[in-house]
Amino acid sequence: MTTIRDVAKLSGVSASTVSRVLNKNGYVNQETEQKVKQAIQKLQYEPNAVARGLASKKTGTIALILPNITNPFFPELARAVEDVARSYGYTVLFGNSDDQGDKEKSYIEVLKQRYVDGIIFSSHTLQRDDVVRLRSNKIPFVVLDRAPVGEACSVVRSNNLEGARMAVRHLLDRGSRKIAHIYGPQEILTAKERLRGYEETVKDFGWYTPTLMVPGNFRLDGGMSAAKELMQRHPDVDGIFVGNDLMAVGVLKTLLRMGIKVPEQVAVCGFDGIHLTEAVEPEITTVAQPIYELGALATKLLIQKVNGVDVENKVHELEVTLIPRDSTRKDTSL
Amino acid sequence: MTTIRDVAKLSGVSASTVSRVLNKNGYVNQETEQKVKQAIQKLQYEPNAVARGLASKKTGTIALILPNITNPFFPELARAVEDVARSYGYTVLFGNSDDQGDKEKSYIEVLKQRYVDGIIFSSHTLQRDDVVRLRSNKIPFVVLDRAPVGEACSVVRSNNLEGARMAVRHLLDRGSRKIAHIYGPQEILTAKERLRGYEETVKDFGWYTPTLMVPGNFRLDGGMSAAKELMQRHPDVDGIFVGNDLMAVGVLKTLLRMGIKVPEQVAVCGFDGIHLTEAVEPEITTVAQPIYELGALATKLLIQKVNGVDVENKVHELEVTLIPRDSTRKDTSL
DNA sequence: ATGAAAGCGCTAACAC
DNA sequence: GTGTTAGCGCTTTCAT
Repeated sequence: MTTIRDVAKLSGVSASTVSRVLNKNGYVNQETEQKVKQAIQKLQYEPNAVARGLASKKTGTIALILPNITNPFFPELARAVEDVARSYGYTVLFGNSDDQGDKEKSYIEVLKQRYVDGIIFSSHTLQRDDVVRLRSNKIPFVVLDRAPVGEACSVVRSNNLEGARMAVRHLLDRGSRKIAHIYGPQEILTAKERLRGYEETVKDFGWYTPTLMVPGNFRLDGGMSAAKELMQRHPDVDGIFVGNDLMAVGVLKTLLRMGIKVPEQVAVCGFDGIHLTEAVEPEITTVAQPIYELGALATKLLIQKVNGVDVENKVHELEVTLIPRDSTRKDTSL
Repeated sequence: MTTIRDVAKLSGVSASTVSRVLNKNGYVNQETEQKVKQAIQKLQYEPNAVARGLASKKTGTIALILPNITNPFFPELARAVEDVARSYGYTVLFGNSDDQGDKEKSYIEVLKQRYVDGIIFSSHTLQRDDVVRLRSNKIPFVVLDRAPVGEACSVVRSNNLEGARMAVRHLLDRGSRKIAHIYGPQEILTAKERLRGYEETVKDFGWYTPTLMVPGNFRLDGGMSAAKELMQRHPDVDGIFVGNDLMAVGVLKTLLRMGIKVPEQVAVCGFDGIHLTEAVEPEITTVAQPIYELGALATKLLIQKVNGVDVENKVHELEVTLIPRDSTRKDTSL
C-alpha cells in the first residue's frame, strides 16, 4: 500500500504539503504542487478513506435508510440520491429498515460508529429519541415524508393532500359516481394525507359512506386483498383511488381476475408514478411524485448541512402531477 | 464521544485490556472482564469502527455491486445478502453499477480506500483487470452469475441452461407448437445460457427458424418492444419463452394491448421468479431461481474468505424450479 | 493476565 | 509556503 509519506518522500516535501494539494486547502507553490501531483501519478497513490475519516471525522459517506426496498418507488429514489451524492463526491450506504424501528436504530448506531457524514431517512419509523440522539451526536440528517411529531427537521415530501384531491376529481371528471379509497398504513403520514384528501373531496356526495375506505399495506398483496374486500362490500363501486401504485397494480390484477373490466366497470388511479404502472394492461393512471427531484433535493440539503451550511429546518413540499392513462379512460361507448 | 480510554480509566485497567474484552481475544481475568463490561455499560460505550478499521484493516463491511437496482430481482437478492451479512455482524454497502464498467471500477476504488472486507459482484461488467486488481489488493470477492473469462473465482449462479430447457418443454407440454424466445444482452452469461437452452431444445422442430429469437434488454421496455417486433414477424407464434421476468411482464402487456389473448393464443413463460409475475393478470409462469439462496450462499462464501478460510474457487450452481401459472395454462376449450 | 508503546494513514494547528 | 508535531481511537506486539 502506498501512503502519503511515500508520495512526500518521492516529491521531496512533507506529508502535510501532500495533504494540502490533496485537499486543495492551504497555500502551496505551483511548482511544488506539480511535483507532488507527478509523484501521486507515478505511485498511483489513492488516499486512504479510513485514515482520513479517523483524522478528520469526515468520511465522504452519506447513508440512505429505506423502509422497503421491494417497492420500486424506493429504488427509483435511491438512484436519484446516489446520482447527486456521487456528483458531489460522496458515497452512499444503503440500509433497509423493513419498517422496523429497531433495525433502524441499529443502523443509526452502525453509521455513527463509521462516521457517516449524514443520513437521509425515508423511513417512517424514525422516532423522536432517534432524532434526539442524532442531534446530540451532531449527525446531520434529512427526512423524507415526515419528521417525528414535535421535531423541527428538514423534511422533503410531495403534496400528498393535493395529489389525492386531484386523483378523486379526475375520477369524478371521467364519470365515476361511487369512488372508493384503499389507504396505506396510517402511521405513515403520506398514507394519512392521501386518505384525508380523498375524504375531504367526497364527504359531501350522497353516495359517500365510510366503508368505502379500505385499509391496505402499501404492498402488492395488500392491494389485492383490499380490492377483493371492497368489491364484495360495494359491488357498485365504479372508481378506486389507491393509496400507492404498488397496491394499484395489485388492485388491477384482482379486479381483472374477478372479471371486472377496467376502466369500463371500475376506474383505477394510483399514486407515486413508478414505472410499473406503465407495464400492466391497462396502464394505470397515477398521481406522479417527482421521485428524482425528491431524492435530489434531500441529498442536496443534506450535503449542505454536512458542509456546515445553516439549512433552515422546514418542510419542502414538491408538487405532483396527474398522469391520465387507460385505467381511467372515459367510457366512450356511452 | 466516549473512547476506549474512558472505559479503561473508569474500570482501572489499560486500553489494551478493554480491547481484549471487546474482541474476546487474549487472556483476561473474569473479574477484570466484569469490571470492564460494567464500565462499558455505564458509559454506553460503542467502539469506533473507523479507528478500528484503521488499526486492524478490517471494517466489518462488505459491499454488494448490483447492475440495475430497478429490476426487482436485485432488491430481492440484496435483501438476502443483507440478512445473512447482518447475522454475521457485517454491514452491507450497496452500489449500483448501472451496467457500466467504469462506474463499477470507481466503486472498487472507493471500496478499497474504505477497507471494505469483501465484495459481491452481481454485475456482469466485471473485467479481468478488475479481478487482477482485487487479487493484488487481497480483497476477497465472490461473483454472482459469472467470472471474467479465464479467471478462477468463486461463482454462485443458477442452472440457467436447464431452466431454459424446462421452460421450453413446459410450453411444448401445454400445447404450444411454435415457440419464440426473447433473449437478454449476450454479454450476460445468464442471458446466453438461457438462449442456448432454448435453441438446443427447439432446433430440430420443423417450425424452428432463427428469426424466432428476438433480442431484448432485460428491462420492461425491452420486453414490450421485442414482443411487438416478434408478433409482427411471426403472427402465428403461440408460445414465448422470455429471458427474464421483467421482460415477460412487458411482453404480456404488449400482447394484451395488441388484443392477443394469453394464454389462449400465446402462452408466456418468464425466468427469475420475482414476485411481480404474480401481480399481473394472468399470472406469469416462470422458472424461479432460488434468489434468497443465491444471495445467502454468496454472502457465506465471502465471509469465509474474509475470515481467511481457503474457499475453493468453483462454480456453485443452484437448481431452478418451474412455477406453472395461468399464462401457460392449457386451453381447456379444445 | 495485564500494561506500555508503537503505529495504522491521514489531518490540522502551529511554528518557521 | 512548508515542515514539525501531535493526535484521531483503536489494535497489537512485546515485556513484565
